[in-house]
Amino acid sequence: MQTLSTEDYLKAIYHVSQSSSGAVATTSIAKQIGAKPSSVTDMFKKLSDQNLVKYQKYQGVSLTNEGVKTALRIIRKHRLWESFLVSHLNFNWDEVHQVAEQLEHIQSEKLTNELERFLDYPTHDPHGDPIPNRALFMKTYNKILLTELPVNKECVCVGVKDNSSDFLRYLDRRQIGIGTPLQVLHREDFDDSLHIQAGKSTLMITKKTAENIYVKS
Amino acid sequence: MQTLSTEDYLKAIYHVSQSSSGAVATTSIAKQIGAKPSSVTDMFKKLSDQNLVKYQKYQGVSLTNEGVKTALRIIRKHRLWESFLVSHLNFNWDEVHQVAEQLEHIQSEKLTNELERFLDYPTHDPHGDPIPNRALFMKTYNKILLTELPVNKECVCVGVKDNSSDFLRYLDRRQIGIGTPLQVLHREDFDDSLHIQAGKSTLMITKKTAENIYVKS
DNA sequence: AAAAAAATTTAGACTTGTCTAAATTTGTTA
DNA sequence: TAACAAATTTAGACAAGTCTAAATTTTTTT
Ligand SMILES: [Mn+2]
Ligand SMILES: [Mn+2]
Ligand SMILES: [Mn+2]
Ligand SMILES: [Mn+2]
Repeated sequence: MQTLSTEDYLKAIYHVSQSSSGAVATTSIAKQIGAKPSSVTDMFKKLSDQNLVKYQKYQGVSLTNEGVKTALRIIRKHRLWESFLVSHLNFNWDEVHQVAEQLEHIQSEKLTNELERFLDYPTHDPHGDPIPNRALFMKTYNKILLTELPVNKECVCVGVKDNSSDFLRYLDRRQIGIGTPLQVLHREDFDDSLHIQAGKSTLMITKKTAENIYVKS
Repeated sequence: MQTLSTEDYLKAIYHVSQSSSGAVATTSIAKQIGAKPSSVTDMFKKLSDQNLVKYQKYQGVSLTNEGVKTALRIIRKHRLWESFLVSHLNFNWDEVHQVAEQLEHIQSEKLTNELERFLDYPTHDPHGDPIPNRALFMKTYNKILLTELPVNKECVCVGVKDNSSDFLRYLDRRQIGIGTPLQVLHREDFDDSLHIQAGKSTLMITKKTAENIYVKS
């Protein structure tokens, strides 16, 4: 049985390990969690004692099988709750993270599984991230960044890389969301900006925006 | 902003103060919380420093106005979540307490108020206890214990005093729940047992059972 | 390969919440 | 009312999680 804090660390280690190869460094977790590196070292030792991570001094950590499972159980709850907040409690997709960060720690298998049933077994959360099912298996599809999409190819927005409120509200204003049909009309060589068709309107977005939008064709 | 622990103490103090007059004693809270009296003394001091209780050494505590408000906010969340678990997530009324004990600490006014809206502004939880509204006002009706009901008077079960799983499941087996019409057919002088009409069936219950059932006529 | 920089760990401290054991106060009984 | 019992508080300890400052190791740069 984990504490709130160890759960957040395991989740952070999982996320960092997904977006980079090799062992997870102390400072990367310190940044993610918002703690000092010395605190992270302490926690690495505790997690190592519980066999949730493999830890070698000065060499970072990697999750054990049990560590991965524990992380995925938290992520499953986080994403189910996010889905619930958006689908039934009138939350916007930029408001859910802070609350889900708390709800993900509620301990009750029955609660999690009944919530999943109530939501009709969603496969993705409001940000397009896959929700692990009861067996902790995630359905992932081939998504690419909008920057990698060939000109004129039709596609659909299926996710975002940056989950910040700022970015999500910016997309709201541009009327881009999960499911919005997108098409690159023209790529400007000078500054890599894109002219795109988004739903029924055409607009211009910067490279920085495009590399935070996942699409599927 | 309170911690999980201080919130549980405030709630416990509120409940004990409701069911007895005068200041709340250290041991009564120790029993309720499941902690040692010395721990309770420590917490009384902390709560006193925050002006949530009035505390005099050896004389127990009483909640300040701010303390009452904080307690009611937790109770509001606890009962709303209990209602949600029963009405939408297939929980039985004897299973909700342990989970609500966790959910009551989630901090998000929007979440609480949207949950209340989603549930269509319920006034009572699955155990018949009143749910404080947004202004922390509770609608209470005149309820009496089944032991106090005159013979042959028709009434309806509106609540339970004992919230233990054992008692609630016992009531399930007897097909007595919130809303069940009840009537005392005969009071046995010898052992104070009652012959009652419960819905369509007649059955016998002990005094102990009767004094844990609230009814309204 | 040595020096400098960056990353990481250790040492020691603090907070919150808890405990046991001992001391103190209050209440009750003879 | 003096002795005893019960309730309460104090003193001192511990675990979890965090921090700062100093020491150590690794990595990068000259
Ligand atoms: Mn969290
Ligand atoms: Mn998400
Ligand atoms: Mn609680
Ligand atoms: Mn209840």
